[in-house]
Amino acid sequence: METKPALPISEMICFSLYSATHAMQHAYKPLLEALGLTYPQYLALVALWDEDGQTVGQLGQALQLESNTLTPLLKRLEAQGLVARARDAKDERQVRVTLTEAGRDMQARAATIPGCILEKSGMTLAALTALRDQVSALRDQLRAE
Amino acid sequence: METKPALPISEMICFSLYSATHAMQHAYKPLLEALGLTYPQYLALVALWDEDGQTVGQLGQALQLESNTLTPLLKRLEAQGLVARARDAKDERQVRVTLTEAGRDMQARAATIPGCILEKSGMTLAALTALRDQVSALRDQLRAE
DNA sequence: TGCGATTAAATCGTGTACGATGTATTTAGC
DNA sequence: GCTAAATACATCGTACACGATTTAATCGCA
Repeated sequence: METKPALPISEMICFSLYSATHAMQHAYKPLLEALGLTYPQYLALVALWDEDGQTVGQLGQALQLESNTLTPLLKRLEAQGLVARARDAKDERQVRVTLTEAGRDMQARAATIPGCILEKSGMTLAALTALRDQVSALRDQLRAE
Repeated sequence: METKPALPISEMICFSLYSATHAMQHAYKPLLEALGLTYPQYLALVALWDEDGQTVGQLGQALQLESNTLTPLLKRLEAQGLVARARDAKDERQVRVTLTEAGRDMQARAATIPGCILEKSGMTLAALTALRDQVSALRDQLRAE
């Protein structure tokens, strides 16, 4: 019937996540640009620095992305000489992604980034950690459905 | 020199936001699909339900998007008959976006969505509101730089 | 052992995001 | 009142995301 009192977009939790994610990517941009990386490419490298030689599927689990997103992204990383992609000899369906020398070197070059982001956030590490856990819990709940 | 203890991606605040945003969009998907809307299109309509007749620039302020993203999105909403786009007579540089009858009707059809999302989140409204404010504060800090 | 079901990546099409640039309109300064 | 600067939107190119489908390899089980 009549228009109900519309909830302003600024008060929606989904929009706060949406816009905070964009703001976060914007904060990373100048730091990553210096390394020739995009934000999702950086996340993929972070996952590989933690554990090298993961399959596309394992990376997808870690990053919550499907092969339709990862395959082109990994090809771009390969074109930059940061990773190598090769079929697994034991199971030819799987593709293992391994860091190259340049890919491993990138970790040192990116080492200052987390500190820069922490500073830009204007929050204490403890506050950020607490927030992270709450946001992760929300995500896990949403995924559980 | 040696590889430093790599921070697992699961412990990064940026990744929790990134993956929670994707999970949120995934939660909205079936609800919006029934209305023929994408998630950003829905957000644009929410902004218009709150205030009709905004310019592209005002919508961009509300949604934190530029015209290069909004223009094609609004054209798709226009093609669906949900909004109309017209140059402002007072200032021909500006384009005003107004809801059509169908666009206004959509608000009623979408009225159950926030409740569904609240339920899927498995959190109380108070907890979600508190989380929203923290995430918004982080976003504003990051944008301030 | 053979073959249908399952699994893992890749491919395809659509829709965001966004930096850089283009174009039309308005404003400002002289 | 005329032009340079500023403003608002649109366009273009690149890179995600993701549903749906395809292709190739492995598994399950009669």
